[in-house]
Amino acid sequence: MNKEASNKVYIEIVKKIRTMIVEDGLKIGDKIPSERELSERLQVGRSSVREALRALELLGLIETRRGEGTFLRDARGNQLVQLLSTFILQDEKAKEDVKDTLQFIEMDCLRLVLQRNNVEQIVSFRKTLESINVSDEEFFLKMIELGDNHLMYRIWIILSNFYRSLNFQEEPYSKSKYLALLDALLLGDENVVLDKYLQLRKLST
Amino acid sequence: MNKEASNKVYIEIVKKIRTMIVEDGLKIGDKIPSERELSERLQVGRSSVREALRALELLGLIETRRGEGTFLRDARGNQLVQLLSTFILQDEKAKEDVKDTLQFIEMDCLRLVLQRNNVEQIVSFRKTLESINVSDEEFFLKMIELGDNHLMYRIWIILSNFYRSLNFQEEPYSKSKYLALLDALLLGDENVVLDKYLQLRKLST
DNA sequence: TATACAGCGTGGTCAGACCACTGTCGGAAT
DNA sequence: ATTCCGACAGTGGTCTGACCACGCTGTATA
Repeated sequence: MNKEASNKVYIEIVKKIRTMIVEDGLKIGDKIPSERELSERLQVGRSSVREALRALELLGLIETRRGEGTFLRDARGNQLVQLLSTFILQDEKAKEDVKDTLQFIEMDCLRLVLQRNNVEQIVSFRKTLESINVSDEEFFLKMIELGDNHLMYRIWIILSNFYRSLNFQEEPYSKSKYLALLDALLLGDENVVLDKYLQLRKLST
Repeated sequence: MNKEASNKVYIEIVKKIRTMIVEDGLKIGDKIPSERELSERLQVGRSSVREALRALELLGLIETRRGEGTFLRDARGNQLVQLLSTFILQDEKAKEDVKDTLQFIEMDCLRLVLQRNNVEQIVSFRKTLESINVSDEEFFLKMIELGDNHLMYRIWIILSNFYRSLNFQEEPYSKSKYLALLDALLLGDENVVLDKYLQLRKLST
């Protein structure tokens, strides 16, 4: 009982791998030790190491390449999304939930942008948008960056990948509505911002 | 190239397990076949089966009990939460993000409740709340139920577990503010609802 | 009848083997 | 000297068999 962490070797391995990553200052894209080396360094069987790695892989935190090695990954949409989408989304209601939730999250992001009130960057981004085209994904990634909330970022990434994997109809691209949304953000009125968002998403006139 | 799913046996196993669950109509708490039986039925090595199961376990979708078996799990806060919290939440800013995001989600849930406008259930719940005490968690679980969005439910579960694991100060329990929030919901004015929520969370006077 | 024990099935772990794939390094051909 | 190609070492992917620890259950015993 003294050792709370007695059970689940592979969980311990996951923690040690994390410690290793932090201590060695490994960054995204870096290679982590091979399975055999980890097995030796941690004094556990290779199969246990693999169980830990497979779990991390499914979470999207690492990426394994046969013949090359295992690498830290820029955790975004991944196996987890695919998996959850098949496990969770088994009916049409669930799909609607994804759509609704994604839109709630996007509106929350816009509220965050309003809170931060980083006028300069919004103006800068507006100029960029005038000169070149950006995809819907790029637009909201920018919004989330302006909102400066990493957790919200991760949630949005997952949900938007969910959404795309569900094959809803893809709305046509309309730059003017994005510009209008940015203008509303500069105005600073939440209701106007949300109204512009809903227009963008074709949810109101 | 015809077989897209060629690589990653353990991913295939995960999918097959899911199929098995659906076809056999297994429910939460039910036992799934043993590792050895799965190994035989799917014609793969037991270690591959284990890799798939460990991944599912880390996701919180199953629960393994030594000497008993493997069971479908009521997927709520779990290893995934613990793990992500150590992987992601490495600075104070991240903790603030959790707090902010959780509150955004909760407000979104309240907006959903407003949309559904299920007056009867709100009134019913209000009477319950008058007679007995409910925890903050129970209160918002009810709100999410009224919002009727399972995905939002899952997100909230994860975030609230995150939040609790971060050891923020626990605000005192104040039943009157919960009642006021319910009354606002019955009124149907979003601004009033959100105002009451912020009072509940001590974010405004 | 009530208790204790042995056996069986389960997950947990390890070691070793083999395969497929990748990058490299040196030798051979040009 | 340069280019090309094949052997080789390292890596992940998978399978097998073995043993342990634990929980349950049925039976034999007190």
